[in-house]
Amino acid sequence: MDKIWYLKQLDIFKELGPKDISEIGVIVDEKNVSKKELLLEPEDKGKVYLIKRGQVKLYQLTPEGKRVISDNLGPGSVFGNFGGDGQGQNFAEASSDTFVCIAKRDTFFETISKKPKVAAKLMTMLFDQISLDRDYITAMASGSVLSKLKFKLVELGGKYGEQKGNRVKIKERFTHEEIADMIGVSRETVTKLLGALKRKGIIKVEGKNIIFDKEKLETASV
DNA sequence: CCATTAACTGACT
DNA sequence: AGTCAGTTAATGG
Repeated sequence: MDKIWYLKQLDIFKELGPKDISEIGVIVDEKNVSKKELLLEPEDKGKVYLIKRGQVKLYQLTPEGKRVISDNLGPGSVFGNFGGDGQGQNFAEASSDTFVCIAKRDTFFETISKKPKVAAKLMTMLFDQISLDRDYITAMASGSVLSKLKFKLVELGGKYGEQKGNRVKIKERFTHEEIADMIGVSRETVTKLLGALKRKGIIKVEGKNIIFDKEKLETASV
């Protein structure tokens, strides 16, 4: 990733003993943030955030000032703004009440670099993330709004879903507005398209969960 | 055309 | 009171 650097589901820490963890845990700060509170701004450099509890949205601002959500991280995730010089507009906001630990980036890296295995693991994770991002860019750049939405639903299904064969159920709750911000379209368009997909029987909404057949969705039109 | 903006509405919390 | 989903009229590229 360009300016922002983060990891998901830190099984990376599984390779570390308690001693190392406490070393990394040279935590400079711990913080409770309530929903909607801003955790990280572009100017906020040199820190590593570790999510203990809650959810954090990462987002950027387009030149027009529109917000684009790039990720939604849960407990165990690490993120931070490791910028070069001034460019890039990366923010992090609590999606729910959240508890984070904050450590110094340098300390974190120093500890990591003494552990080749962990460093290798870290690289693997970063490369995986990069290739995911490439798929993502392709889908976002080339597709219609419908294909972006389908792509995002499948992605959300993979990340927050429960799968039985082709049947996918997104467990987490997302508002139309959030989905819209993830794929860079208006909320009304998401409402309309989801409505159309629902009417066609391609997706189903059960309470707060979206359910769909992966095959059917991927080949669906409206 | 297709999507966006803006505005309004009813439902829900 | 604030959030969310669903609609519509007007606008724009």
